[in-house]
Parts: sequence; structure tokens; C-alpha cells
Amino acid sequence: MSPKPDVSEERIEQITEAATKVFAEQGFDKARMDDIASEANLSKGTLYLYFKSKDAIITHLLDRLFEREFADLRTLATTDRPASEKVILFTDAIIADLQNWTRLIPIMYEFLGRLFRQSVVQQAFKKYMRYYLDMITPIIQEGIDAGEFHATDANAVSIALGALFEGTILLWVYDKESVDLQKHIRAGVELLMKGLQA
Amino acid sequence: MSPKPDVSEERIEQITEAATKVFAEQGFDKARMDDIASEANLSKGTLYLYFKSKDAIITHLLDRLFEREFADLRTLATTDRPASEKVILFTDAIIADLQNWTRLIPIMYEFLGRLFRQSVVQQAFKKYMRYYLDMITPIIQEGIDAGEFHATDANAVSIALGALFEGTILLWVYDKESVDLQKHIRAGVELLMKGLQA
DNA sequence: TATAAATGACTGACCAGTCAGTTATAAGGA
DNA sequence: TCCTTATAACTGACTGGTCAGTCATTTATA
Repeated sequence: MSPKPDVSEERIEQITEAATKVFAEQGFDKARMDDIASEANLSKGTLYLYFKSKDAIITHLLDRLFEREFADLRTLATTDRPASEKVILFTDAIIADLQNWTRLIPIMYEFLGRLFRQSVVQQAFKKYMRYYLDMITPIIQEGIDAGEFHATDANAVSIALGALFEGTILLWVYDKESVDLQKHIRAGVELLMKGLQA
Repeated sequence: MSPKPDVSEERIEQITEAATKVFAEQGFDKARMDDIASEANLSKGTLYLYFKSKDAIITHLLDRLFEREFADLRTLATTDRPASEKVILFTDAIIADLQNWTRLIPIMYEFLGRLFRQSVVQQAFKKYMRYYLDMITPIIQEGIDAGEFHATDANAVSIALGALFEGTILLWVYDKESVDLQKHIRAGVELLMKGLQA
């Protein structure tokens, strides 16, 4: 039928990759459409064949940001292990995935600046947060019910754990010389678990 | 001598206040100098009498951001109390100061986006981090030496504590309905302390 | 050869920064 | 008390540069 094959999926991927790189380097506002185009080896006009605006590209990045997140983490929750072990496995999975994440951190924080004024961004982060809580809180509760952890508010514990993950990354961004991501996330979680088991 | 009194200090304060508000609402890039001017009840030209550029205003905000920080927290470190109590006092002081901080959080995160590409911002955040570590690590070490806390890496504990503070704020920004800043910071620190004393 | 895909020069909106002109007032004099 | 004057403080129309988004034209290939 069509005299040419549909390349739109490939182009969208190509543009997304280029945009991720350019936005990470320059920030959303300073980055020019021409920068993204040349990074993608396309012309500016072509970008507009696949995205209706610069903002549409940014929104697309937001959609993809948390997409892969927790992909196989879900399976962890269902394995038949003590809760404390699950938390450790969970932590290890997050640490193992950090390498993939670090390149997205500038983009994450770029979005944080917009979180206060764009409800789309707000919704995305809230969804991410709820997703995390829904996954981890049952594990903590399970540990409490089994007498493995002393009785406490499982939700508060989940928040403390999440704060440790996100906070350690943040401190690492503040000062990469003082913080060893892997080591300090692990140390923090261990300390928290010890408090939970005390 | 001079036929007019020097109002520059007052004007700088006025402009700084207006800029803080406008930048928090619009972000550094979208905010226009005219917006800041009208918020400050001045004309755009006047802004340039006191700051040589938009970026100079932003840099000034960065300088002031951490300025008042830890002002009276230092005195806490020198009081003659058990280390665990000092940590609690420290936490309470931070919580008490949160109200003043929340309005600056959008600005903080605006800077985070620039942290990856502007060394001035990098330096400021690193300095803030070091300042924090220098204050809290000796307290933890003191607790370890006194046998109050079990032997561990005092530096790692400080980082875990800092991650809890910063991370809880971050999660609160993600989802204000799920996180109660005061309650969850306190709960996290208590859990961590329990682990430290176990 | 029909048409999907790609191009890049162009346009209109936007805005940081400038500067020639205006306003307000402290100080000195009548 | 009321001018006068020197000058600090302020103003806002204007300029030059930037860039998102458009579209008439060109290129590639089924």
C-alpha cells in the first residue's frame, strides 16, 4: 500500500533518546529544538512530525520516567521469605538498578522544579510514590504480623525507607565525594532494620 | 553631603524578596525581570541599578539560601547532654524551622536542576553538606565513644540522618497527602536511633 | 511515479538589558 | 517658611538577539 514503511516508532525512540541527553545537559528551558534535532541526526521540522511541541517531548519523557520502575521488584514482594530478607533484597535490587538511573537524575530534578507549578508532573510523582508505598508497606506489615519486627506504623516505616533511598541519592548529588551511594544506602537501611527488630 | 539617603540596602532586600516569590511561582527561566520589578513595586531599570543581571539576582538568592541555616543549631552541639538527646533536640530544631523553609523549597529544587551544570551551585550545596556533616558527626562519635551507641561508622550514621531529613521532605513534595513532615521525620529518626542503640 | 518522509529558511513573539529623559529630595540660602 | 539647585534615584520605550513552531520545497523509495 504505502510507498514507505512506517518509521514513526523508530523516530520517536530516536528523538526521545536525543532529548534525554540534551535536556540532561542543558535543562528543559535552555535546550533548543535544534539541539535535540542535531543530536538525533534529524532536522527540526522532523521533530514536529512526531511531537506537536517541545512540551510534548517533555511530557513524553515524564511518562517514560517511572515506566520501567519496579518492573521486577513486584516479584520480590511475592516470594516466600522473611520480611527482613525481602527488604534487603529490595534494597539490593534498587542499588543494582542505580547505574541505569544516574543518567536520568538530572531529568528527575529538572521535573522537581516544575512539580510545584504543573499538575501533570505532580500527578506523575504522586503515582510513583503511591506505587512504592503499595509495594513496600505490605512487606513491613507482614514482618510486624509475624513478630519479626516490633509493632509500629508500617506506613511510617515505608516512608522512612523511601526517604533513605531518595535522601541518600540527594546527598550524593550534593556532594559525591562524601557519599558512596551503594555503601551508604545499605548502611542506612541496615540501621533502620536494626531499629525495627530491636 | 548627598542630597539623598542611601536606600540600596533596602532596595536589595526588596528585590530579593520579590525575586524569591516570583522565582518560586514561575521558575528561574520563565520569570521575567518585569515580573520581579512589578512584584517589588519598582521598574525594570531600577533592578539593574542594584543587580547587574538576572543571573546576579539568582546567585544572590543562592548565597542567602543556606546563610541563616544552622544558625543556633551550633549551640546545641556544645550543650552537655547525652548524644541521643542532642540528636533529638537537633531534630526538633529542624522541625521547628521547617515552616520558614517550606517557602524556599521550590527555589531549592530549582537550584537542584542547575546543580549538574553550574559549579557555583555545586559548590554551595557541597558546602552546605560539609557544614552539616561537621556539625552532626562529632555528636554521633561522642555517643559511640560514651558507649551510648554501638560501635559503627559515625559518618555513615550522619549521612543516614541527613538522608532521612532531606528524603522525607522530598517524599512530602512528591505526595503531601501521604507524608506528614513533622510526624514522619520524627518517626524515621526514632527508628534510626533505636537501631543505633540496639 | 505516487506519496511518505524529511528539510531548513523564515516569521512572529518574547524578553534581557540599555539609556536618554524624568522625578524627588536634602541642603543651603533668602 | 519657601525657593533654588545639585544630584541621587528612578523610569519605561526601545533594541538586538533568541528560538518555537511553520510550511513550501526537496528527497527517497515501495
